[in-house]
Amino acid sequence: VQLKRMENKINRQVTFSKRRAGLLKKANEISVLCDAEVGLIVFSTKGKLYDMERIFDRYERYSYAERQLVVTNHESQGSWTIEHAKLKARMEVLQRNQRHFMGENLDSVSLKELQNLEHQLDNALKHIRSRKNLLMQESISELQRKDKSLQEENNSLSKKIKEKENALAHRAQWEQQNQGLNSFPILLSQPPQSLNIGTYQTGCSEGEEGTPFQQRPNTLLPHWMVSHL
Amino acid sequence: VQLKRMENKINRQVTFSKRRAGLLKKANEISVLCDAEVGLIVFSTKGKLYDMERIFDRYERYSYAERQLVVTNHESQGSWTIEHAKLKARMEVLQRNQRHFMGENLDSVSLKELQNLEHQLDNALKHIRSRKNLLMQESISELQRKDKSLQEENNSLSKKIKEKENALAHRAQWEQQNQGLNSFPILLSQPPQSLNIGTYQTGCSEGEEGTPFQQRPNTLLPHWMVSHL
DNA sequence: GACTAGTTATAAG
DNA sequence: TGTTATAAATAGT
Repeated sequence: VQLKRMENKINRQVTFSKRRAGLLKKANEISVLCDAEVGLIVFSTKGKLYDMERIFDRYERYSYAERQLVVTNHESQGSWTIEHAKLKARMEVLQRNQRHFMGENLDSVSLKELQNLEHQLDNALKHIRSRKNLLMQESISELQRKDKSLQEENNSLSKKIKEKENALAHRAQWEQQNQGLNSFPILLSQPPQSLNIGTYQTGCSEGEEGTPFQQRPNTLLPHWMVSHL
Repeated sequence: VQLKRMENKINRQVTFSKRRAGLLKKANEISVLCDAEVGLIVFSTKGKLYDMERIFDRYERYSYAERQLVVTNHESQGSWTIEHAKLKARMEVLQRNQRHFMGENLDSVSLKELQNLEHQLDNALKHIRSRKNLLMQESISELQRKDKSLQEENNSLSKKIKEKENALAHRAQWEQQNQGLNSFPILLSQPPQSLNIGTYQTGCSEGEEGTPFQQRPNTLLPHWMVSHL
C-alpha cells in the first residue's frame, strides 16, 4: 500500500476505523510493556465529524475494549486545535493523579498501582512532616527569644517601679512625720501600675472596650499560627 | 508476548524505542491515508519528564523523516488564545499541587498549608490502604478458590488413574487364568465409560492428544478475544 | 543497527 | 461485521 490519501471514501473510512483501533491498541501496549504514558488524539478531518481523545497511562486499568468506548466530544466547543486537545489531555492526567493522591476514585486503580501510591504518599508525608517540624521549631525558637527579651524588659521595669514606690513611701513617711494633718492617700489606692507598664500590649488593651482576646496575639505570633490557637 | 510490564530494563528501553518509532509511523500513516489529524504524546516513565511529542496532520508538508526532527516549540509561537491561557493556568495550579502531594517544593508552603496537606495525605493513605487491603483479600479468595478447584481436579484425575490401573491388573489376572483358550478381552480392556460422563472438560481432554489447557477456552470465546485476556 | 523467526495488523473481499 | 491472504512490526539475537 502506498502512502497517500485513499481516494475511495468508503475504504478510507473503514481503514480509518481499523487503523485507529490498531493505533489505540499499540499505544496501550507500549504504555503497559514499557511503563510509559501515552496520550493519543485522533481526529478524522471530515470537518469535525469525528473527535476522539483518550489518555493511557500506567495508572489506568480500564480494559482496552472499554477504553475505546470513551469518546469525548469536543466538536461542540468549536475551534479546537490539537494544542488544546493536548493540554486537555495532560490536564486529565494531572487531575486523575490528583484524585488518586487524595484517595479518591480508586476503583480503577490496580493493586500494584495502589502500592506505588501508598509508597509515594508515605514518602511525601515524611517530607511534609519534616518541613512542618522545621517550621514549628523555628517558630518556637523565635517565640522563646521574644519571650525572654520581654521578661527582661518586664523585670527591669518592675525594678524601676519598685524604686519609685519606695521613693513615694519614703516621701509619704516623711510627710506624715512632718505634717500629720494633711494627707493624700490617693496614689496608694490605685492598683499597682507595675504590671502594665512597659508591655506594649497593654497600651491598647486598656482604654478601648472589648477587642476580642483572640486577635491580640497577632502582634506576637506569626500570622499562620493564629487560626490554630 | 504477554501484555505486562517488561521486567528487564534494557529490553524495556529497547522495546520502548522501537515501539515508539512504530507508533509514530502508524500515526503518520493513518494521518495520510485517512486524511486525519493525529496528536501523539509519549512519556517514558523515567523521571517525570516527557520524552517526545509530535503532531501529525494532513496539512503538514514535511516528510515523515523530516518531521521526526521537528521539535515544535509551542511556547514561542505565541498563538495563544484566552482559552489556552486559562487551561495553562489551571495546569500550573494542578502541577503545583501535584508536587506538594509528592512532598516536593515545600519551601513556599506555609505551616498551616502543610498541616492541611498532612491531614489530606493521611486521609488519602487511609483510603488507599483500605482499598488495597480489599483488593488483596479478593486476590486471596480468588486464589484459594482456584486452588480448591485444582485440587479437586487433581483428585478426580488420580482416582481415574487408580481405576485404570485396577482394570489393567484385573485383565492381566483374567488372561492368566484363561491362557491358551480363545479370549475376547476387548470389552473389558476399555476404560469404564462412566468416568467421562458429566464433566465436559474430560469429555474432550481424554481422546484428543495433549491440547494445552490454556487453549481450551477457545471453544468458548470468539477467537479474536483471546489475545486480550 | 541489522537479521530473522514467529506475531500481528490490515486491505480486500 | 467476520475472514483471510498478505504485509508489517517486533523480540531476541
